[in-house]
Amino acid sequence: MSVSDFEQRRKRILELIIEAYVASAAPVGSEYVSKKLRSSLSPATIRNIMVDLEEAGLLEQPHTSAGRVPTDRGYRYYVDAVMDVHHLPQEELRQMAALIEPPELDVEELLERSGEALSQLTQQAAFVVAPTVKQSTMKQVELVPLGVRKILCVMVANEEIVSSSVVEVTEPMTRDEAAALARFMTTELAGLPFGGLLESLERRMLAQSDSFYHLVKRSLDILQHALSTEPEERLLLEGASYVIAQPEFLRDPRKAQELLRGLDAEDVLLQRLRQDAGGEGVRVRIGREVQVPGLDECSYLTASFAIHDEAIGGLGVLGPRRMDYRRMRALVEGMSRCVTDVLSRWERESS
Amino acid sequence: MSVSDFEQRRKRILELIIEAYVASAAPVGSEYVSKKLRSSLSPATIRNIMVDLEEAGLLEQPHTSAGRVPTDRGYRYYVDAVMDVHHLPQEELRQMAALIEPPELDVEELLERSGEALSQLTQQAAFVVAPTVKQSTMKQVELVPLGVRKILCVMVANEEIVSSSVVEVTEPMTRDEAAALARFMTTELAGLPFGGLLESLERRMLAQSDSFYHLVKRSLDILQHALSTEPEERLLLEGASYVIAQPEFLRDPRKAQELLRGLDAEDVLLQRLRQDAGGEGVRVRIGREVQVPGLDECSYLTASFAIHDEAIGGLGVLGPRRMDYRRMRALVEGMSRCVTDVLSRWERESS
DNA sequence: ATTAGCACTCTATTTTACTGAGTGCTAACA
DNA sequence: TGTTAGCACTCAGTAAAATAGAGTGCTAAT
Repeated sequence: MSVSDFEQRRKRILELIIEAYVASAAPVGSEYVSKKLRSSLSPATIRNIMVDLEEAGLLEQPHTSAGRVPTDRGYRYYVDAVMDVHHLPQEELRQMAALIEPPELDVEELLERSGEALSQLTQQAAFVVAPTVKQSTMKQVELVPLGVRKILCVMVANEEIVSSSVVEVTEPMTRDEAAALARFMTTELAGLPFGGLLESLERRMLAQSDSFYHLVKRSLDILQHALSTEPEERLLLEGASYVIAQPEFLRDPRKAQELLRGLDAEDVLLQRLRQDAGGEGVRVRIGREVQVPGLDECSYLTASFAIHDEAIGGLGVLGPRRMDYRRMRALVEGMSRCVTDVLSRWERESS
Repeated sequence: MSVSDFEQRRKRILELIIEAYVASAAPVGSEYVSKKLRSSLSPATIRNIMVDLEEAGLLEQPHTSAGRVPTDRGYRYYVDAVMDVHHLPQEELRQMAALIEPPELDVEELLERSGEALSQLTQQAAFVVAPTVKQSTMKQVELVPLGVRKILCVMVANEEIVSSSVVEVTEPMTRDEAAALARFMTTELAGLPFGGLLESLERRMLAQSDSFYHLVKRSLDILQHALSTEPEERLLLEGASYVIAQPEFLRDPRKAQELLRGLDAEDVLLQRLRQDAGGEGVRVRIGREVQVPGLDECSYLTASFAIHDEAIGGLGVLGPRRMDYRRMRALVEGMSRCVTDVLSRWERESS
């Protein structure tokens, strides 16, 4: 028997064990696997292979006389090298898009709906890392005087992402002054990424004491406040109850509590998710790879959604390590496609 | 012994039982109560009174040979007629205000921080029913053309509450047209409650086919879309893990799951909370009174916060029925005061 | 009206025994 | 050399039985 055949067989058996364990939440024994293979191999042989897989760190035994359970590394190997990639058929994608598209052009609601739908479809917790202007590029500024010394600063990143915040200024400003200043800011700053806005203005202020000094100073004042109010990113989280309902958590209330703690600390979770939510395709984090306190018994999958081929946010699914990665992958990928499609359709229709 | 003395004694004993149960989460026996009363009454006497209280529906026994546990009605009676009302001292209120006041004038963040602080202080779940323009009165409209047929519609309710949404219009609009229309809308609609805005415009359109017909029609178009995008209210929820950590839920994972389900269905919860979050003072809902599926083993307290003496939102605490209502009442009241104070201080400072 | 005394009830805990799934190992086999 | 039957062994999970003890309700005395 060739080495490749040998490897094939190990993969097949790992696959069977993982799929059975995902379905049943109970350790998987050699007899079950043997039967599934239509008796092409006896339980004893399976056991030998299982020992191999265990030594390779892909499986483990909860106790001496139990079946096997996948380890983090086992799942990882399964995800990377064993499971076949499944894509949702066009038809389902269309249904999904219809499900999540809100009656009005409203990114916020589109994302909320995506989260809800994803959570429903996967029966897991779903999350959306929603974009804010800060990741994006400045396009336009508007200033609206509200009270005596309050102005509303509206910053437009693109047609879909708008930020508005109330800023208090030291000296009152007339409507016309505000309009002029806004025009100045727009011409000066349009095209620049939000990240470098303040630095750019500061540099300008130092460099030349020109006739615009006053305008630059005022712009800087306002932007500083407006940007400090703006969050980096927002996290929408939906369907934690699905995860709690999984047997691993029902059996052990402490784990349930830990899970909730982890999800409650949104900042930490968000911090971690943004690292993965940017790139191409679907990323998978398994168990300890998650690296978030309280969530080390969980896994998540992320994918990004984009406008103009540029990723502006991410979405995904979070659940127990024991999840159907194949299906989850397909659904997360599908949903990210859907959101991207709807966004770009909006873009197209309105131009 | 007078009837009043009799009643006093019953109250005292109910109080002791509830307070002991709140602290220990275990049924309370007659001996414990007797000891707490410095042996002014023997356990046997206490038992007689306990039978009374049980017949009155204020206590119940988990089983024949256990101590007593308060019923919903028992807690209700305690809250309404037994416990003394406690107010936070000025000093603590000041500390609280310092804790929640964000570095920038930003209602959103003020409310988020209030929720977090309240959750921390009470070690329960905390919620904030955040205001949106829809509850309020129109003050000003601005229209900013974005794309070809997209305009940003900014509606100001007061200096703190601003709504902005992207609206798609059928015919393109120049900057000047937009400015004119916004001016028209502001003069026409300022002072009207958002609720009646559309009706008011519709009436006007029917009544007179004046020279403004076109402007009215355009206003209506835009407002319809802008308002439909705007949510009625938003719910911030913080610290669910504190509640899950309570022994009643740790002991029984099913109850934990039910709880999570209830909290996950934000719409239902929000719907219920807004009913209570408007009025004066602190409201308490206990157990089945909560009337939200999945949360019938919980209680919540709400209070409102206001600008210009008008309630614009609510906040409160949600936890197991077995909670320290006295302390919770004081903290919820204090937090609502704090938020109201900070808001009105902002108002004052900027005028 | 209050209380001491006591039998009684019922949960929770511990103990013990038992079952059975699944393993690892050995020896035989192809 | 890979595969397999056979078998002793391990160990979680369950059930049954015994025990402890907290707390009650009732009665009769004060």
